[in-house]
Amino acid sequence: MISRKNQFPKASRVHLRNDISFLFTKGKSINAFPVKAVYKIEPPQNEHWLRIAVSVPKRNFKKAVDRNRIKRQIREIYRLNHHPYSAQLAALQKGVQLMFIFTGKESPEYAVLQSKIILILQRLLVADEVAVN
RNA sequence: AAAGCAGGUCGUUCUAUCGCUUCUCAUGAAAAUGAGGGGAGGAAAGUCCGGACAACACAGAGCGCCACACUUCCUAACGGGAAGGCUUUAGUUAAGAAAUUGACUGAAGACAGCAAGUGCCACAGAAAAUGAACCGCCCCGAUUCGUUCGGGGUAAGGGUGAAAAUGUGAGGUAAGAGCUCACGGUAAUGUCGGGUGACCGGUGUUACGGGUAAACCUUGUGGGUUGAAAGGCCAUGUAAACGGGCUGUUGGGAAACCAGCAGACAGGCGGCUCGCCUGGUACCGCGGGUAGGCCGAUAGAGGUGGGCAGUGAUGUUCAUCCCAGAUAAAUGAUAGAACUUUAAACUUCGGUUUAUUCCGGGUUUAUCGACAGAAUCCGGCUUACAGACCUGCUUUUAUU
RNA sequence: CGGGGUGUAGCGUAGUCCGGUAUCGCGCCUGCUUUGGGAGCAGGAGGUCGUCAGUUCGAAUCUGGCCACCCCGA
Repeated sequence: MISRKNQFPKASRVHLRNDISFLFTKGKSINAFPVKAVYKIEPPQNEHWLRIAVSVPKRNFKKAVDRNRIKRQIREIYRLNHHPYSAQLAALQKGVQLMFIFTGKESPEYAVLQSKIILILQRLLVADEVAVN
């Protein structure tokens, strides 16, 4: 099984331009400062139940080094913690596109960021089950 | 040894676990899995210059516009670099009555032309450039005669200003003045010698005309425009592009037809003019762009180490190496060591002192590790940067 | 990745081309007026002209380097 290992290949990322603009225009959002998430339900893409993207606005972080660092941290936290949630989505046979947007203005602590990402994933599942009804 | 200045090099390392990306090989129908190799910088940054590359006529003319500006050299090219020249300037010193000139050690220079034309130079001042008369000085005349007024001469002195009409000394004069002379300064020009050249040295003649060209401008040189979102290809499905077809005319032909040329005006075309190229409508055939994928796109004005040429930038030659290629965008996360910075405590360590006084070493604990992330690729420039090391010069201290 | 623009008093602006005095409105302060406030009238304060250099006698203005902000092109 792919999901038993902590892998994060390109197929489980949102990378098409149209998908991303569609997320911004039609997606629903979950807010957990300093991270905001935009998501959309989609048909499952062969065993990649959750597909994500990460964004850090240039307006708040002028230096590319800082932006890259935050994006790497978010991806790392997602890689290590997403399994229980994607397993539940697999049980429901539902696919989800998800985009994390960092809205804070200062570089975050790793532990704080981790708790917020997990919170968003938990809330996503609840909202997703509502959407099923 | 310490401090300062200039130049150069480096700019954390290792281990474990879990990941990302790319290449090669193996297995596999494929998805994928396994093994092995590679994976940010000196500035990758700012986007300030110059090229390569691509399309448009593989790019044309003139004007306009823009950039550059001592010389020679380097280079693919440059607004970059090297060597040199000149000017300005700081300090020391020598000559001279002085102006000024020379020598040594540094520093700076967007360094063609204001002696081609035009413009501008506030306030102050008489006057800011067609050569100037406020005070003062001198001469003449008048007079109310120890005064005042008028006419004229005068740029030596005063005062103003950022800047006042070539500086110093002497002669000369009613008083003065390059009016004359001597020595200087600057500029133009002739000539001799040196240098590839900028320029330098000698010598003759003439002139003395303030500053400003990062004011308009003049002279010389260079620049076609647009940028990888350039440009090319693929699959899906289709245009105003392309071909046939239109009109006029010329040639051949009896004709059908064949071949050539042209078409008002419009468009390509960008600031203008010329020039070049393309085009009637309908219809038929053939066939776009966008979103997606691939190429462009990673072996190069390449790196490393020597030899040779050159004062140097650099060139040349030999050996050797292959060293990122992502695309909502990889190069990371966690833990533990080491190294490094700073501080504190301890120390039966070494030297030193009146003194656990100071210096050095060792151990432990805490702490610091900068600036910053490739996006077509190179050469520069500019800016940011904790700290470490090397070389040269200067100063101070110690020793011999 | 490429291109363009702006920065002047607490706020919004003029002046920049063609160098010499920094302007206007709102706001602020003081006084008058009013029983008091508002409005009105009179007077006043407040400026590293984003920043660092250069050219010039003199720079908001000209030239160059940085900084910040905004906009455009798929």
